[in-house]
Amino acid sequence: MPAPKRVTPETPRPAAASRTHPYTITELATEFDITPRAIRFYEDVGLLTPQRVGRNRVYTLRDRTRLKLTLRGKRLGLSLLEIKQLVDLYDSPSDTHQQLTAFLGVLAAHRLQLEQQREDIEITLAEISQHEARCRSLLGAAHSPAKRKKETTT
Amino acid sequence: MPAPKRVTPETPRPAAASRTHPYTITELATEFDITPRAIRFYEDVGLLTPQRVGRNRVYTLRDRTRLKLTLRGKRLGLSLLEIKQLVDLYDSPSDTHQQLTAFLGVLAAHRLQLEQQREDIEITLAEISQHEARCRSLLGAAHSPAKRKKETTT
DNA sequence: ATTTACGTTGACGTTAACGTCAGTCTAGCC
DNA sequence: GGCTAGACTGACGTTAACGTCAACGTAAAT
Repeated sequence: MPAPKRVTPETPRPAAASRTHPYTITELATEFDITPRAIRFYEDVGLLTPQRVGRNRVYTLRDRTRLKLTLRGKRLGLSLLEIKQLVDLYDSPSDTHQQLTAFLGVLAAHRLQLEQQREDIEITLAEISQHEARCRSLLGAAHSPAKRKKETTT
Repeated sequence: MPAPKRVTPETPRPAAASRTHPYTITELATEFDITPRAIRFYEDVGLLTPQRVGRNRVYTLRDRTRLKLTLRGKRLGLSLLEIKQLVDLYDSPSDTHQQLTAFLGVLAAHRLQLEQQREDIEITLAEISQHEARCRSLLGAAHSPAKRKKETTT
């Protein structure tokens, strides 16, 4: 037995969120199930700004949070640019009246989009339920020759 | 949903959904506020299969419905390929036991993803509310010394 | 008969979000 | 001192989803 490869060996998961010391790139990558390349790319677009120790990147808790927000944004279908604008807005506190009202505007717009999405989701979930019900009734009535007609889905 | 946009201003909007005769490509385009190019592209990937009258495309109510589903899918961040698979699945009724259970599997997966998204949305909406509240309190207390402290968003 | 308006088919361009090498560096082990 | 594991920097490739011409057809209006 030459060398015990301890490359990615189940590090006992120390409740990653509560850790105090920084993260390496592969730690974050494996935790969120993405590639280091993706993380570096997020840095390129300005979503992350890790420190350096020598050549190596070192990620703080703040970076980890922003990464988490980024992935949540992606699940909602936002582009990295949109995500950056939002995240930047969120953690750079505005103070002038100008900035605050502008901020409120952006928030309102974002809220609208999210509510639209939520509506889309509810509708789709309802449709799924219908399909499931139909499927199950078809499966249940296995011997009765069930003929199904087309339906117009609005 | 309010009025449409003004791509080509005219056409008194005859309750587009309830029309019996087919649609032209620009009619659909202006109704859904997209370009004809996009619609043709959706045809390329198999989402729409309009009839032809001479060289021209003619869209039926079914095409319009599929287009609507497509755009809803896009708002939810799905790729055109995913959308096609779902839509195709939906309106091609399976009948064998095999197909039905497979269909149920796909539906379950889709449901899971939608519920994840819904959760993401709820969380984000809550965060937005917090930001809004903070903004408004800052705007209200214009003369009191504005103190801002950083918060760690998990 | 010509203009106008809308429609069609290529075909190439573009942007986003990474994937995929290739070559290099470097700290830690044996 | 050599080896390896993990990290790094380019730099080019790729896929999706259209945008953007260009050149052409055709029915209706002038």
